[in-house]
Amino acid sequence: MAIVDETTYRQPVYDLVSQIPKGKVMTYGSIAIVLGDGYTPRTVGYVMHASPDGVPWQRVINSQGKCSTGRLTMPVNLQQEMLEKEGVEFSKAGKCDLNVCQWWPEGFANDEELQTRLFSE
DNA sequence: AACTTGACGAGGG
DNA sequence: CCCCTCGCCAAGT
Repeated sequence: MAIVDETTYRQPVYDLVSQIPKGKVMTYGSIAIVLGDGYTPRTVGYVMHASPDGVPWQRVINSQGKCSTGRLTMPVNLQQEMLEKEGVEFSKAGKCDLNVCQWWPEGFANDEELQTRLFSE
């Protein structure tokens, strides 16, 4: 039988991140928007730092289009390098164009009006 | 149970 | 472009 433990909160995050296609990325804030209800960029980040194997954590970056993982166990360059291998282009400043590489699940769009609507519901 | 921390985000200087 | 402040909420101490 399935062991439903305290990972209930984190599972939806890993599930969503696992759906991000190769060569695309999402921001912590976007994930919080999609999951809604109790999720914030802060907590999404907290969940991601403990992501298990199999989750493409490198496809999650901050809203500035930069990698923020340098603070813990790995050099920040590694994440960017992994994304570049997948086809994501970064500027010299280490930023990628979110208008090009950001991905949204079905039912969502990379559209300001939709995001505004989500917030106001 | 209270306090602190943190793969964040927006706004201001 | 860099730095700081505040809001956010789960987890760790």
